[in-house]
Amino acid sequence: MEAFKQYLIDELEMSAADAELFLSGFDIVEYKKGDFLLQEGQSCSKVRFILKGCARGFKLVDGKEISTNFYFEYDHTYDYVNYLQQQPAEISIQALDHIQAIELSKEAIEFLNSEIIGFHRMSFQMFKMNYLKTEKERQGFIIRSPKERYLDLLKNNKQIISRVPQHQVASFIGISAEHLSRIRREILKA
Amino acid sequence: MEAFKQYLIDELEMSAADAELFLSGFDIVEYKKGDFLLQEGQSCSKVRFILKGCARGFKLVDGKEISTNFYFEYDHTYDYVNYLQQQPAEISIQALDHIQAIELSKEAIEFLNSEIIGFHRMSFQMFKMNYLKTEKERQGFIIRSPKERYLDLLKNNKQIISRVPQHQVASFIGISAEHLSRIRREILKA
DNA sequence: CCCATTTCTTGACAATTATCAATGAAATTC
DNA sequence: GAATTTCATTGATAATTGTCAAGAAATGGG
Repeated sequence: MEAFKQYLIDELEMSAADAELFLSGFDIVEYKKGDFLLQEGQSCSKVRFILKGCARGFKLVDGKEISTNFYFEYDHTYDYVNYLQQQPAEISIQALDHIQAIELSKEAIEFLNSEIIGFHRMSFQMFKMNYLKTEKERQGFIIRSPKERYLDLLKNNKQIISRVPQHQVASFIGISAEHLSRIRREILKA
Repeated sequence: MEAFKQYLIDELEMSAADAELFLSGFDIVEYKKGDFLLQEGQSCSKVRFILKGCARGFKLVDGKEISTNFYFEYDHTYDYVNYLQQQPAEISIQALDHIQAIELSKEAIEFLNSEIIGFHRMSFQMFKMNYLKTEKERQGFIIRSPKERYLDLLKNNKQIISRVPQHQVASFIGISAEHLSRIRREILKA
């Protein structure tokens, strides 16, 4: 919790007082490995900040689970796309680990928005960081080969590789599990 | 100009007065087809709203130009990624048409931010729309086949297909020009 | 500690997609 | 409107990547 507060102050540029206010009064919820934080088709009315653990967002396509997102400490785990549009979620989010998280309802968010001067700024900041990440990844699909995308994760997103099962990483970068395995062999040999 | 004002009011939820204020006092700049609005490596200090015409963002990869973005009326043409981070642009932006645009310096933006109550809200709104589009496209690379990505453009982004040379569309969806040509043939036959 | 399950790797083969080269069509420029 | 240049299509071939099936390795639960 203390570490999360520091994150709010350092990365999201909140004041110490605001961060304090933000954290007071929220319950910590827990999820066991395998639990769903959100199911495809549900409407997504809660925002959760992960304090400990990680999760994956995925979608069922032709009977296969395809990972579209991963969430780690301090990330917020919801289907942004549909939360923002208030439509049923297009992805499911499932705990990969035991997860500790802070849970905020939409109402709580609105409340914070009006009570905490810096809150809107924080949302924007968070949003900006997400946007940059997403745009870079999108461009990665256009510009880079699968192998290069994997090497990029290795360099800039080590967490994903060390904490997520490999076949899920594979779908995240848009290739089959077998192909990723071969890419890894190639890298090791070189 | 009038149409752009209406866009600000309807889509970006500005008040009529704010939209008026926003539009007053900005020069319209023009670019000829082929002109660069931004060059890879430059720092990106201006935001431009296109009033008329369209542009493409691209990157040189192994001597080939790969299109990463397209911009049409009311879009803002800059390299978000690097504008937000204040780093040299990673893409070039070139006029595909004759372009009329409104040009805002970073200072002008800051000024508007402080003077116009609704401006920050507008930025956020614009940002949100961009984010949603980007995230959907990113997921498209994970979930959809090239053919499906093309059909998706056809359905939801007709402008790109009707106003942009086909080989540039091809790189945008991550495939070669020849392959796109074959996909089109397939679709026509079916 | 063992069993069951999940995850990772490998091989053989098939499907997809890229590349190269050539041609014709369309658009631009002078 | 002739000449250039850009753009789109096509075929042949090669490279990349996916699929299916099997087995090995790792992991987790009782």
